[in-house]
Amino acid sequence: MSSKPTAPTSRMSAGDRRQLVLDAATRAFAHAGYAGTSTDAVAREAGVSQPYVVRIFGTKLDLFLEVFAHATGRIAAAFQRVLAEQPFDPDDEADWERLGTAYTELLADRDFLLVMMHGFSAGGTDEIGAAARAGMAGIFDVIRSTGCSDERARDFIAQGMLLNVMIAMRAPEHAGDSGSLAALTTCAFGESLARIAPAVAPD
Amino acid sequence: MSSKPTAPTSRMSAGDRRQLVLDAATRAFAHAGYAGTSTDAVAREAGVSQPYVVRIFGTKLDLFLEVFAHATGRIAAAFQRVLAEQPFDPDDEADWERLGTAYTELLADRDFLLVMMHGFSAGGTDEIGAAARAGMAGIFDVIRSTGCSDERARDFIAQGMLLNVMIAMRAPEHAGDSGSLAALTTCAFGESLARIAPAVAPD
DNA sequence: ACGATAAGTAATCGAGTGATAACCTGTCAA
DNA sequence: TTGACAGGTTATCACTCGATTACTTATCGT
Repeated sequence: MSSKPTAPTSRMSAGDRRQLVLDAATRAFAHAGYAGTSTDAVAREAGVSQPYVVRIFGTKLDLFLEVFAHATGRIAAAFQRVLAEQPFDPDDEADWERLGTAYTELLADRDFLLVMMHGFSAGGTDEIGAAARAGMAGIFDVIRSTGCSDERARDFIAQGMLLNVMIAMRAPEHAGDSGSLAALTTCAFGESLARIAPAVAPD
Repeated sequence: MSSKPTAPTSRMSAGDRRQLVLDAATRAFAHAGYAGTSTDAVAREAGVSQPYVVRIFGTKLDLFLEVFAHATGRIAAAFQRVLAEQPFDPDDEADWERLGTAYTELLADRDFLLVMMHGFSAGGTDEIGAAARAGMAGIFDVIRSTGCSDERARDFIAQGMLLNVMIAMRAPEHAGDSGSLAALTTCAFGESLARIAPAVAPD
């Protein structure tokens, strides 16, 4: 949880402030999930008062849904960007490697992945569950738009889910604690592990 | 959340009552996670008073840790049982199929999977994170004990994580809502989808 | 200059929350 | 039969939560 970047807290346009609170909420929810994060924690992270957070977004649930949709949207957009950059051949392993790298690059912003993960887990709450299914379906569709088989897309997403889980349980930071955890970590993250090291070190 | 099976709530030995509360806690935590579940909700599910739940387990956190450890233990044990039943050849796809089926059979007890999932997501809480890493490492070790490569074990676990996520977001119940979600669901669960249908229908 | 609108806060509320303390009561050994 | 311990509950506390209300003040068009 980084410290709030707003030192003087001057007046701000509604749109700017909204975005600032949204970013703060992403950090806060990433840390402790929907149920585990208070609107006051979001407010403190954003450097505003708690009632103001509620007023901007109406409800804690509405705020989370917006944060979650933004997170999954970013994942899908990152994939789409890679696919647009150059032609993608679903039978070329190197192309899949590129796509996987796009995902691990998002690991630098662990918060988006963590928010996504928390949204998935909180699927027991109806509205969050609906958002989660929509987000997952959207990502699946982006992958499938390469023309690959459903199974191939499924496998790719499954690897992503494992990465999410590993990140959520802070495996990279604690890989040294257990030999088998270290093996799984290096094996899951591959060469990307070094890249996320800076995001991993202090916490 | 099934209704409590204890109608008359007669006296019971400490051990029996403890187990009963533990089972109730599994159902409760499966539904809303660690932060989202109150000790009172557990108590109501178990048919006892809230202070008694606290007294048996000391702390809500201690209770969750025990529930979580039990859940991951069951997963690992289920795999181990399959491996012990008959010799396992890591190069034989049919054997992996058997192992995968062992996992989807656990889907009938969605609660264990959901608890595991929630524990992973709650890794931000230090003690839960440590338990989550230990649980994951344990499962990884069981898979690796087949003599397969780390990559093969990783892929197998990744598929499991996808199933967890799909279950958590109630994808099987809502597969009809979206074509791509249906595709991903049938593709992820395969023929096991029919088997979990009974556990899926009413909720 | 000024007044209206928009940005933001302080105060507060009612409903949970996890935990503690004090108390009650079946059951069983002697 | 009785008394003591184990299995349980009721009452309550200090606190946190999301949300509402009413208030303040910066900013900007005229």
